[in-house]
Amino acid sequence: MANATALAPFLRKLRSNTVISAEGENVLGSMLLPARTFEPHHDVLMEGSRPNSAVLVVSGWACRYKQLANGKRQILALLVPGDLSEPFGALAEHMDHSISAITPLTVVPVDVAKARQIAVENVELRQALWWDLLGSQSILYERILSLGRRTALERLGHLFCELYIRLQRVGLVHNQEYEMPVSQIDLGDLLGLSSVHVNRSLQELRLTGMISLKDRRLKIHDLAGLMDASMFDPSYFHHREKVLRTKPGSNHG
Amino acid sequence: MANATALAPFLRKLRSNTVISAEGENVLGSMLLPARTFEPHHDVLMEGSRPNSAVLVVSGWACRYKQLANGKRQILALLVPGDLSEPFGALAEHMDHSISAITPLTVVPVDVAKARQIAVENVELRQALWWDLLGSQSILYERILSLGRRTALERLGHLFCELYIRLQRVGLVHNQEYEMPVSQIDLGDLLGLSSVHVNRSLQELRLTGMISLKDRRLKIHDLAGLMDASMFDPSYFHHREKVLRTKPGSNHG
DNA sequence: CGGTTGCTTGAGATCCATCAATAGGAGTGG
DNA sequence: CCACTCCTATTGATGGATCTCAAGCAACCG
Repeated sequence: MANATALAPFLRKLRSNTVISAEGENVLGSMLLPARTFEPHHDVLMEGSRPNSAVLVVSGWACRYKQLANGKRQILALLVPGDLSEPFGALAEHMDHSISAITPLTVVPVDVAKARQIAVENVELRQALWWDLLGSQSILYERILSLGRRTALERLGHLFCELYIRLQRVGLVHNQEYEMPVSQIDLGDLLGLSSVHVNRSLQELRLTGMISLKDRRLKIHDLAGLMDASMFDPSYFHHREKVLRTKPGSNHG
Repeated sequence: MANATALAPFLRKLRSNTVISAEGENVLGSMLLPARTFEPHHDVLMEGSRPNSAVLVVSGWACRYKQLANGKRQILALLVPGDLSEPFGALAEHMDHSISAITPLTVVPVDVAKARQIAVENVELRQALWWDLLGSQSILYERILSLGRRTALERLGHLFCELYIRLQRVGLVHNQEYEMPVSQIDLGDLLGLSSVHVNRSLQELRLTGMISLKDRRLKIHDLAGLMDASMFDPSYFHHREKVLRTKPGSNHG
């Protein structure tokens, strides 16, 4: 896979907030290694292993997860196209969590030495990478807030709003609709629920008319209403300009 | 307050894993601004505000928190002496959460321009700061795991183990005992529980004999047992050497 | 076609929240 | 020193959100 296509979603995300020059684009391209692919449920990186490269998601979805001794699993974060696992090449000696593929997945490993060098030498890129890192940290904070204080229904609604924004800025939302290839089991592991309860909550959410979800495709009919119901405040993405395009006059309350 | 004392716990934490030269110590000192103090329940930084400096906790405890529209509050992270809110001076334009004092608190604001400069120019400190940042991220991951998949009892036990390690490396654990000045209400907001249930779970935990908690002072009688019961694995702190000193022969299982 | 995976539904159990009331300590002002 | 308030810890009773167990069904696949 050519560097240009591998970099496309990542660049698109960065450019949703910052200007990246053509030179910066080339510099970023120079840290990319040959692409790799993974099947669903296969690990990209395993907890305890010594990683030697970060990964940039090119296509497909992945997740970070941890597992308890009693077998319970918790997904820590979703990785969608354009997400870079370690923006500054800052790797611990041992992974403290695993990364695995949710869908068929293409990633580009990133030369961490190069990534570190870039962060030191290039002001433009350093700032863009910090914005990216701050964004993923904010998402972690919101996940904590959801797990601790939101109901099942609110957690689902909030997640769908979050993904709406994240996917829109890499061009994966069309007509208020996007691919949502996460199984109900994985949704449970992400939101701290059982898959049974995810199932029932999804039905309830569909009944409100705010969303449709069928064949792993999600359509949001009333974004403003969904944001309201799940107490979603998009400001945590730290976008300078409005990425969000809310239909005026949508009914909610 | 002199820079030397202000820096002491932070340096002690960094040195629990890395060598920091005398010169590095001076460089770190150069980013410190005059100390400020806060009373319990008062905000150090408020969500939505434009921060102009990071803060380093010198004495007392603080927390990051978010609040939902319906009034529910979630503590995202505890900040104890030696914790630096933004190790690289990477501040968003607006705070996406608040920071407030739990106890009487002394913090030293950090000149973010200096912090950024240090991170670019000084290899030794850059690496130490990355280790620190990775550590706080790991703690976030564990918090997510607790909130999503651990029971109330396990969450409490895990928290006490985590604090044991964090406080030990800044010298605040003596004789298996440390100050735990977090009210049961705040423990609830931290662990995603009601304060009533925190109260009952604490009683249950005391009944096991593994801990005592009285007058905001926690004593751990059986660290190995507590780690076991709460599925605590200290490797997520990424320490090169064992910070942990477990009494051999303690009974658990 | 048998096996696997994911979705759906029902019934019952459990963990935890909520509501409500009491009590103690710390601070404040008279 | 007392009255008052505020905050926190504690306890009881009740209800609810969510889990677990169990079963059936559809889709996919070698």
